[in-house]
Amino acid sequence: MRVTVTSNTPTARRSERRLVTHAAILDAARSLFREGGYQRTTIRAIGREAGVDPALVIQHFGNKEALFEAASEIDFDLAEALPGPRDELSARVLEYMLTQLDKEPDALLATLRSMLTHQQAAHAARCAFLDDGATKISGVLDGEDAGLRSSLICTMLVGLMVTRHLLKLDDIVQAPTERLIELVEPCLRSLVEPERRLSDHG
Amino acid sequence: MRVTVTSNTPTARRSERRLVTHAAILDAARSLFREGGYQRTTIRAIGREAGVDPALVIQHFGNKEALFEAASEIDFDLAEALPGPRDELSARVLEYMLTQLDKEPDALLATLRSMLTHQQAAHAARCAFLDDGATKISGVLDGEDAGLRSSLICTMLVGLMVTRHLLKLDDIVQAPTERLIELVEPCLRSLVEPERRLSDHG
DNA sequence: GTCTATACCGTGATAGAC
DNA sequence: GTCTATCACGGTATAGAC
Repeated sequence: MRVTVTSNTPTARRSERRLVTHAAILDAARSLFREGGYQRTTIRAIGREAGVDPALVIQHFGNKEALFEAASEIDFDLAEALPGPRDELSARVLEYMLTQLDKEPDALLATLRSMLTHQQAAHAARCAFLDDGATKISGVLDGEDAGLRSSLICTMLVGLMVTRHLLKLDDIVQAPTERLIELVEPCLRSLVEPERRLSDHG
Repeated sequence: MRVTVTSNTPTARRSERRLVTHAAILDAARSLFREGGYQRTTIRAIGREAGVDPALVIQHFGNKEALFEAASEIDFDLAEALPGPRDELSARVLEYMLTQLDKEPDALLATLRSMLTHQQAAHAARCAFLDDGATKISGVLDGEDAGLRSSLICTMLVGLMVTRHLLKLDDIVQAPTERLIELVEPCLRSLVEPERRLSDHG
C-alpha cells in the first residue's frame, strides 16, 4: 500500500482526516489507473490500496467515472514549449515532453494508459496533447499543411510516450533522455520545416 | 449483426455448419475486440453479434483468452519491406505499414486497441512490430545505436497507427496515404541515416 | 454431433443500515 | 464514517434439446 489513512491520529480533527482520506484515495486511484487502466481497476482495489472502505471511495467521489476524472487531471501544456527561437522549436517541444514524462506523472500516464479503451481518457488525451496540442503548434508553423504537420508531430510524441512509459521497450527506456532528443529531434525538425527536408539534399 | 449462423441452410452438413459457426464467432469477436478492446468485450456480446449462444462461444474456443488469441492473430511482417535499395528503406517500411493498415485488418487493430491494457495483446504487439520488428530493421542498419534507432522507427510507426486508426485524429485520418508518406518519410530517413541528419546541413 | 437453456459462482458498484 | 446487503453482470460448466 502506498498510503493508508489508518495513521491518522485519533486527535486529528474530522475535517483534517477527511482531507487525508480524500488525498489517499486520489493517490491510490491514480496509481492503479496508471498501471491497469480504467476497466481493470476496481473501486474495491482502490479502497484496499488506500486503506479505506470501498464505500468511502464512492462517498468521496460519487462514482468511478468521476473518480477517474479527478485522478487523471493533467498538468501538461505544449504551449509552454512554443516560445523561443524558431530554429530550436522541435528540440524544445521534444524536451518539454520528455522531461515532463520522466517525472512519471501518475495522472498523465493514467490517461495515456486508458486512451485507447476509454472514451473519457481519449477525450482528455486529445485536449492535453493531440487536438489542442496540434492546434497550438500549428499556430507557429507556416507553409503547406501546417495542421497536418502539427498533428504528425504530436503523433510522434505520443508514440514515444507509449513505447517509453507504457509498453516500456527496453531500448527506448534505457536510452538517456539526451540521446533520445538527439535522435528524434531531426524527425520533428523535418515536420517543422518540410521545405528543408533531407530529400532535397540527397 | 455482421454475421449470423441462422442463415445456415437446414440441409447443410453438420461439419459445414460447425465451420460457419466457428468463422462467425471469430468474425464477431474480432470486430468487437477491435472496437472495444479486450475487457469491455463480453462473451455474451460476441455470441449476440454472431447470432449464437454465448455457451457455444466457449465450446468453440475454451475461454475468453484463447478466443482473443485466435481472433487477434496478425498478418504483418516488416521483414517484407526490408529487401530493396537501402536509400528507399524508410519509404518502403512506411508504405508497407500504411497500406497494410489501410485495409483496416480487424485482428491487427484488435491487438493495437488492447496493447496498453492487456498483457497478451502487449506481447503480440511486441512480436508483430515492436521488439521483433525493431530487431529485423536493426539487421539492415549500421552505425551507432542501430537497435535504438530501429526501435524509434517502430515507435513512430506505432504512433501513426494509433492516431490514424484508433484515436482517429481528423487531420491524420483525412490525409491521403501518399501525403503521409511524403511527410513522414524524412523522419524515418533521419533514423535510418543519422550521420546525414539535417542538423549537419543547417 | 451441434447447439441452447439454465444455473453457478465470483466480482463489482452502490445504497442503506449501524 | 464503517460495514453489510443487494443487485446486476460476466465467465464458465452442465444438461439436455434438436
